[in-house]
Amino acid sequence: MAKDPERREAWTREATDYALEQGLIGLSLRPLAAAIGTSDRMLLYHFGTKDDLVAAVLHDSNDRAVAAVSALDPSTDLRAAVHDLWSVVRSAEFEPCTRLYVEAAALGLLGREPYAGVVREANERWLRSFVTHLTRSGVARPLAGRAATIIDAAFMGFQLDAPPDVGTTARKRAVADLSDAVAALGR
Amino acid sequence: MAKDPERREAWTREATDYALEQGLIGLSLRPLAAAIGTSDRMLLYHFGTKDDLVAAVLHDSNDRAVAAVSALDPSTDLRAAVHDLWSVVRSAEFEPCTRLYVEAAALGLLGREPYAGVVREANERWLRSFVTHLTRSGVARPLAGRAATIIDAAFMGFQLDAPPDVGTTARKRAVADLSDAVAALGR
DNA sequence: ATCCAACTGTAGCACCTGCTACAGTCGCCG
DNA sequence: CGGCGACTGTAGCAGGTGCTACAGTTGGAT
Repeated sequence: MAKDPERREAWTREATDYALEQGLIGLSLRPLAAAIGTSDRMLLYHFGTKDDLVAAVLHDSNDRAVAAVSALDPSTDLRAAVHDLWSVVRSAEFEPCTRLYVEAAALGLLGREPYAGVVREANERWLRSFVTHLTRSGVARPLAGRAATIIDAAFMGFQLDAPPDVGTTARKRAVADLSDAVAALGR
Repeated sequence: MAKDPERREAWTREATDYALEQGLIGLSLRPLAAAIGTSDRMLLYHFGTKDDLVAAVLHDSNDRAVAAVSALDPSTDLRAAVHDLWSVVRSAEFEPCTRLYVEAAALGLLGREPYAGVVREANERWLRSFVTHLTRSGVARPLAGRAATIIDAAFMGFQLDAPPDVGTTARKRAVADLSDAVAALGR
């Protein structure tokens, strides 16, 4: 199935870039292929199936987002960690990654594959990166897991409810409230 | 455009039922029409456009969810309110409504109409119903708004990340943690 | 009875979807 | 050289999409 690994990887990256700006839900092979300078015929030959392509794209997008969180310097405390994590999630570079994740999760809501499976895996890795950042920031182990769950869920909700509002004062207060609320879990 | 109001309303309800179980993203007119005993031709005649039909369906679904929240007895305090609201959101009857909302929100993420507009309106009404329930439960006004924002966002995240897990102990602990965290906002 | 407007069934349009059959072309190994 | 396997362009298939043109068929007001 993997005929030419490096070409496949290059196409995966380009397809991910395309999906990040065009969206996943309406994605179809011919426009994607044209955008990255090939044909649907070639994509199917090298990926086997559209579903396999999509799975690769989601994995790649997830890799980027997780890497961004991993690259974060430790935060001073739990409250600061919420803000730092949010600054990654809402950043122009990585916001499309979480947007793509949301689209995939919506597609997987009814259990449709490959979305449901890939999304579950992506969420696990994403959550783990949150936990890792929290522990690196001095948050005790059991608390870190519980806080990460709340933080992740709230971030997804923020993303879902008002995507164009990123950066408004209302959103900033919501994040500040979230950090206050989560910090209270430690007591 | 609204030729026969009552038939249109009846079809809207039936279409909503259909969308609630079949999903919104892949929705197409012919299967829907067949399921409710008519034809795509008729749907288009009475609704004008698929987008108008979808908007009506989303509005109806939102009505049902908001009505369910409004029908709630006041909770004893903020923490209890989180649990009571969650019991509505996750209930077998209304969980599909929030699922549908999530699908619409995902479709609207890139600003595509009618989804983006309808979703914004639905979110406002939904949030307002949360605030109303919180104030009826004795939560002071400014706090109620801020808490509702966090609660709504977290609920959406829960829905998004692991739909089949509804009812598991992990999810219950997450909701309990959320109620603890939000309750701390009052101090 | 007439006429008009509201309604509806049939058939089809133009377009798009993932995917594939066929016919090559290319480079490497013998 | 022959041949073989990996690769790729062309064309097309079968099915689906929202939507519409056309030809009725009602039912009620005149």
